[in-house]
Amino acid sequence: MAVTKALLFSKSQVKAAGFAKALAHPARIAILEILARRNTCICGDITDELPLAQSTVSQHLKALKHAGIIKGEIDGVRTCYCLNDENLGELKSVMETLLNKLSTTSNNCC
Amino acid sequence: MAVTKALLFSKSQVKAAGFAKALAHPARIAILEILARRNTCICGDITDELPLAQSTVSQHLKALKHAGIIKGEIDGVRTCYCLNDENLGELKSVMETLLNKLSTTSNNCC
DNA sequence: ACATTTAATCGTAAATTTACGATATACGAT
DNA sequence: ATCGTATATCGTAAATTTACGATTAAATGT
Repeated sequence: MAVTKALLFSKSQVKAAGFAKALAHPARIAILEILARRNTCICGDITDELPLAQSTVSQHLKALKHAGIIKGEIDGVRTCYCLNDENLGELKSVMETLLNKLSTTSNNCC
Repeated sequence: MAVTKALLFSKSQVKAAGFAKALAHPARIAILEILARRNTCICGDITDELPLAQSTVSQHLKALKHAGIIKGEIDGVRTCYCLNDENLGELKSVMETLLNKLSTTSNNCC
C-alpha cells in the first residue's frame, strides 16, 4: 500500500529514512552538488544544468526543501536556493551515527 | 513516469542516490540496526522484531541485499543475513564524500 | 514417505514518485 | 498598463514502492 507505518518505528529511524529519501535520486544529489559548488544559487541556473524540465526540477527542489536540506528565498522574480547549513549538520550527524552503528560490529556469521 | 534518467547523471551521483534509496525506509534502517546489534542473524528473528508481515520483511531484505549492504546465506531451512562489511565501507565513503562536499562551503547568499 | 518449518516468490491493491506540458502567479522592465 | 521572465502549481500518465495473504520450494524432523 506504500503506507509507511511510521508510528511503528523509532523517531531516529524515521528521521534517518527521511533524510535518505531526500537523497534517493540522482537529480537531487546533482542539485545539492550544484548548490555546494556555487555562491550564487538561482533556480534557473539549476534547471539549465540538469537534463530535466523546469517543473520537474522545481519538484525536486521542493522535496529537498521539505526535508530541510536546502532553503529557498524569493528574490524578485527569482527564487534563490541554497544549502541549509543548520540542518545539514543534523543530516550529517544522523547519517554518521547510523553508519558508525553499522560498522562498529564485526560480522563473521556468514 | 517514475523514470530515472540515470544515464544523464554521473556514476557517483547514481551510486550515492542508490545507497540513499536503500536506506530510505524506516523498516530497512531498523533491519540494519538489528543486524548490527546481533551476532546471530536469522531472518525469522528479524521478522519477529518488526511490525510487518514476513513477506514484506523479505522484500526489504531483498532491497538491502540488492544494494549490497547486507548479504544472505542459506543455512538449512533458514537464511542467515548479516551486514556486508566490504560494501559497508563503500557506502560510508560515498556518503561521507557527499556530505563533506555539502558542508565545506559556507552558504551566506540567503 | 509425510508433516512441519522457514523464507522466497507471486498476485494484487493502494500510495507514492517521477516526469512532462500547460497554466498561473508574481515581479521587473518598458 | 502591458509585456516578458522566472518559478510554482496543476493535471496527468507511467513506473515504482509498500504491504499483505497465499502459495511455493527446500530442508529438517518424525
